[in-house]
Amino acid sequence: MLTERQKFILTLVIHEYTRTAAPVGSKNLVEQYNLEMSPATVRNEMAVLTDLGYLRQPHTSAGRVPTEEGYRYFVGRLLRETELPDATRRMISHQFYQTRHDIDEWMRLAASVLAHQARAASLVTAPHPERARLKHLELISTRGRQVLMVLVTAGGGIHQRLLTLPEPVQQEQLSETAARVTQLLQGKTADEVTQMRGQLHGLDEDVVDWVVEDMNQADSLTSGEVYLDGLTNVLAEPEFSASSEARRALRLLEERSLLYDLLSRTVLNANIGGVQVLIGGEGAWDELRQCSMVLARYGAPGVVTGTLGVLGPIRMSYGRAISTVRFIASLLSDMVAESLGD
Amino acid sequence: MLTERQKFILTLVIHEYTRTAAPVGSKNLVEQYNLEMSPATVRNEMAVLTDLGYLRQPHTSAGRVPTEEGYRYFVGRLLRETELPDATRRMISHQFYQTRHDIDEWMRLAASVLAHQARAASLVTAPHPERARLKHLELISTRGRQVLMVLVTAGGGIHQRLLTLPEPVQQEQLSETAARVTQLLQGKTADEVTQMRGQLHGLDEDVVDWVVEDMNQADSLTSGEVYLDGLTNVLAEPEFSASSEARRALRLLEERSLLYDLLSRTVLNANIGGVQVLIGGEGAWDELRQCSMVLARYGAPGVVTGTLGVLGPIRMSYGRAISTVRFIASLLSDMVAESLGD
DNA sequence: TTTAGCACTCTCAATATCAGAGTGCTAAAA
DNA sequence: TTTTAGCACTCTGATATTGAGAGTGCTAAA
Repeated sequence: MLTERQKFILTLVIHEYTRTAAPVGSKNLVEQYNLEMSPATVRNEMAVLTDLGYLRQPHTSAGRVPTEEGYRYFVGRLLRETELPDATRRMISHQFYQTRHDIDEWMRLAASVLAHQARAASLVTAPHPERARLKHLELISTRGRQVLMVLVTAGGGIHQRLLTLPEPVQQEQLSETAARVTQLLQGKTADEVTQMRGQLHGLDEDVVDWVVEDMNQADSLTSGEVYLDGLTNVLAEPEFSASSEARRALRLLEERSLLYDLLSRTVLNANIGGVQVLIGGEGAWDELRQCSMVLARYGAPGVVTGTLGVLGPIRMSYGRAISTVRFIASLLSDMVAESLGD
Repeated sequence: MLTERQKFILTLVIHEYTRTAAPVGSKNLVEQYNLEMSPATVRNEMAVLTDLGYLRQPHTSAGRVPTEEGYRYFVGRLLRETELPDATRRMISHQFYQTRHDIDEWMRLAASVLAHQARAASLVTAPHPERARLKHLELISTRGRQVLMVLVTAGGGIHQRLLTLPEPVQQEQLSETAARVTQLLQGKTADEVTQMRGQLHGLDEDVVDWVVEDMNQADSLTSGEVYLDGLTNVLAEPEFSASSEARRALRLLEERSLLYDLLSRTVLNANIGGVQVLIGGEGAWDELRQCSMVLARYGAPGVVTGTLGVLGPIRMSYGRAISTVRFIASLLSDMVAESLGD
């Protein structure tokens, strides 16, 4: 158990290190923050914190740097959660409500705001149904045997696909089929639809097959866009000027399969509203050894959910990141809820 | 006018420099390529090329580095266009034809293949109608007064938007309205639609207004996604290890407004099938001073077109980049043509 | 016209030096 | 018992020095 003063000093060291990215020494700390104690006292406390594994010295006779353990303690126990300033929140909300009601646009905006506010790279995944349920189906003749199938799922997801029919079909007949199938399958999941095949035949049957295929695809986690922004923010950080570390981290964001793996293993079991903090890859992701992520889910629990978060250097400002992520997540949840109808 | 030998040496210098990223000296060149002449001869020729502005010396008594002018000469006159190996082309085609017929998926795949083949960052913009023409309109009730409007334009573009009506309307009535409006406006551009307002009233009128708004948005160049890939490829290049240069270049790709400006000023007046090469920003784009881009348009001329290309260091392999860009552009053109019906 | 020879230049890596910042310990002060 | 002043010691990072290596341009011979 740390004394109050030790907690205080740990906080200060972390704060100072986030600011300067350089090991922080006792004398410096006392001067910077006008502490009421001598550097020697600070040194003693620092020695204790070092023994406990919360700080470490890059070399004998250098200042102290927070360890990952130190950050975890800080984030878990010392960081008092703050909210974004009222003005900022209003400004951000305003931007969202000004946007056309277009999911795509929301995602982009969310990524952009996250990146700016947290001054880090940001990622946002589109809201994703727990199990896609059909809301509406449309078949649109393009030319000859080509047909564009547009599938709307509950929650507002849209999936399109170009089909080639065995023989040309009039638009009118296509519309009828679409209407019939919509009627029949509305509100059903892919699995439920699969069970009620056999009662169908001809064009309808083929269409239903395609619908199932599309909905299964929609169900798979790896579908859908990931919106990134602010990648250059993380490149600007001094610890990434060596660039090879930066590459590894950015590759994680670029390589969708890696990213999905990460998201599915961490954030999927989190609650809506809860913010998860991943410090230094938590030993599991080598690419993130130099990075931290702050992640949250948003959406309507059990219906559609998405993930969003930021990625920055370990010495990122967790306070700012967490409050931003939390706010944007709740904002997006509201937007989604509203678009579902309320 | 250069002698054949000078052209040959320029080519070799460029080749060697792309390979090693270090200034290339006469002796080294002779050894590497088993030239039938002495280093002194090569030195003399290099001196001529330097006088002509095609090579330069970073410092007295260092090897030679190609200037931008040198690259331009090379790309314009010396580079004999090659095609990707047959096997590679078949493999890539195969990947495309295996994909669901989903524009989104194609774009992603194109970006990915470009990045891999050219070993550079890639960008692909979705095909964009010269002037969007309405193909189909759908109105889908979500709940209460919320209505999802789905608008399909000729060329397969899909735009969605969430509307709030003044009062609840039944799905049935919405479908009727949608069908009516589709009937009326099919094949029309936003401008043409605007001219025929006044003949309408009630819900129809509102819907038409929204359609016009959406189609105008679709017309504006800045709409639509830009697909990026392989950003980490360019970070891996030694000239960007200093990272601040890399940041500037990547910012161009991230900041959509900058990117659109670039694309609109360069590639929009290019022909389909033509590949444009931008070397060192051509003096106009400061962010690209250290970079080159190889760009092309694809699509059906006069109907829908998109842009794609790669971004790499100035010393990228232009041969590989150009042949890849050309191939993918023609492939995407085929895909688009096919999806338009043929 | 080409090439061998040579003096000269410039970079880059390795090495040495040194001020500055920080530490831990001890002993005195509170 | 806790805090602090003092001090010897350590390590880094900036700066300067040096020397090998690579490359050049020029001249004169082939």
